[in-house]
Amino acid sequence: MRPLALYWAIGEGPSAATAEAITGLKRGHRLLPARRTIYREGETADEIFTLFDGWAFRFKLMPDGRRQILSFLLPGDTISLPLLRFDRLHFSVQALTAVSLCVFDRAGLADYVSAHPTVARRLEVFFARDAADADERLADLGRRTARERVARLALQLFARLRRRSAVQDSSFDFPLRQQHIADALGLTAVHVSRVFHALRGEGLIVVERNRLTILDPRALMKAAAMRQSDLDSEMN
Amino acid sequence: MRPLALYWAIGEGPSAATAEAITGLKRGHRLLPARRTIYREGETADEIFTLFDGWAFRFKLMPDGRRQILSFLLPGDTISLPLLRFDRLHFSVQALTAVSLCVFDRAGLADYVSAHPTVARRLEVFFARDAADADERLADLGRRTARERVARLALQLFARLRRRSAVQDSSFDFPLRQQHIADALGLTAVHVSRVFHALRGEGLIVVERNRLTILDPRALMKAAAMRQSDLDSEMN
DNA sequence: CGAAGACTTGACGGCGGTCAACATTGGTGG
DNA sequence: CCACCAATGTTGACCGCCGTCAAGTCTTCG
Repeated sequence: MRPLALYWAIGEGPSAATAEAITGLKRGHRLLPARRTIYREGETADEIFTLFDGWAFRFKLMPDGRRQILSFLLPGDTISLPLLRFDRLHFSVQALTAVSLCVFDRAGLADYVSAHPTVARRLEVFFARDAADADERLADLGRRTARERVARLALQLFARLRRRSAVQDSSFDFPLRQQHIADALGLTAVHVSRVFHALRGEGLIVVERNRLTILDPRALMKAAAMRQSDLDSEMN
Repeated sequence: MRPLALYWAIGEGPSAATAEAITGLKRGHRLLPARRTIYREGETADEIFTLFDGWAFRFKLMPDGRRQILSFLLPGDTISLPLLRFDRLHFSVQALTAVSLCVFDRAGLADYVSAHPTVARRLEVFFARDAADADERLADLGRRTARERVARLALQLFARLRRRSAVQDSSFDFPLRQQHIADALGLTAVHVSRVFHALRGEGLIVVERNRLTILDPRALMKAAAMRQSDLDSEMN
């Protein structure tokens, strides 16, 4: 179920006609190496990207250098879709691994959406879901311990990758450095290391050679204070 | 500039026709006392509310009782607009003061929006802005100190209330209890008390008798690590 | 006026941050 | 293919911001 271009944002079952039309709007692919900045906060752009392959992340930088990672982007995720409605975005995006992007013409996509109310409505739902996701994370950062946050991140990535068939035997490629995890969860890299050490010591998860393995899903979900239904609602 | 009903969400300058049509969709007003639950997470509802007068807040409750306040709602804000697109919301809403709500028929509003692409597009922008706001707060909770968070909250409320002409002489009605501030900022009420004590000692702000006064805006913005442009972009 | 809620203040503790040294990994070029 | 160097991760010592607990004061409002 490798997602083609915008399907993820447009929703589950676009009609064949819609799919074809959107593919037609695609200007092409673009390959970028790891660590490359894909979009810089405040920039204008006449292209809109989606992530075809590889990992990336959205983040905000503060003047003094502090960084907050807002979300991790996986294959099929949109990267700069809000550019459809705004001239500038309030976050930056960076490639985590080497990535392949789908490139769309901003104006062309906007025209297409304007002309197709069904698609526009899906966009609306998409943005609303984005806000709901952010609210979920707010509760994580405001009211959860470091241990819960790390456990939850692992389970959320697991769930999202599983939908992309990128999980084998409860393990998956994991290109995040501990600094990324720290910046996403409001911690320091040193403390992330300690939490992983503890989780590993209890036999819950292992990270080695850029691969994360969930050894004891049941116990991990308990550490994350998550129920199955919480996991299932990780739709994206 | 008391906002009528949905104008806030629909945007700055709806046409007279639009305004009239939306007013026509309003089923009526509803008065609720302080502390009353307006919407409970996961409920279905055939009514959609906006806040006409008073303060409220959106929040999530965790099974063990921890609470995260997602945002404070001021007159003119929408309360449960995402119900247009979802059957259930992922947060609850509670009145902070006595409130007056505008009540809309969910299906009627949905029909109207479907029939008016211009309005639909404004909704889309509205949801996207919501997500951007949440991202902003993520950076607050993840990467700012308690002092910065409190200073920012004061300034953000100041800016939002000023647009509603609810500020006189740098002071405004302030019905929040310290527990609310704590639950919004990921702190404890005790620590919020200490931060206020410090800020007052430095002559930055005073809170007394349900009124907050900004004594030294310049210094407060410095404590908040905010620039004027940051404040201005508090659009809502 | 009484009671419940809200705020303040102090003592103490712990989660997580800081600093630093060292180990390990991985990328790069010779 | 190996050697080197930079990036990343680990570990320990120590610290401080903020949480917890509790007692006491102040507000608010019936």
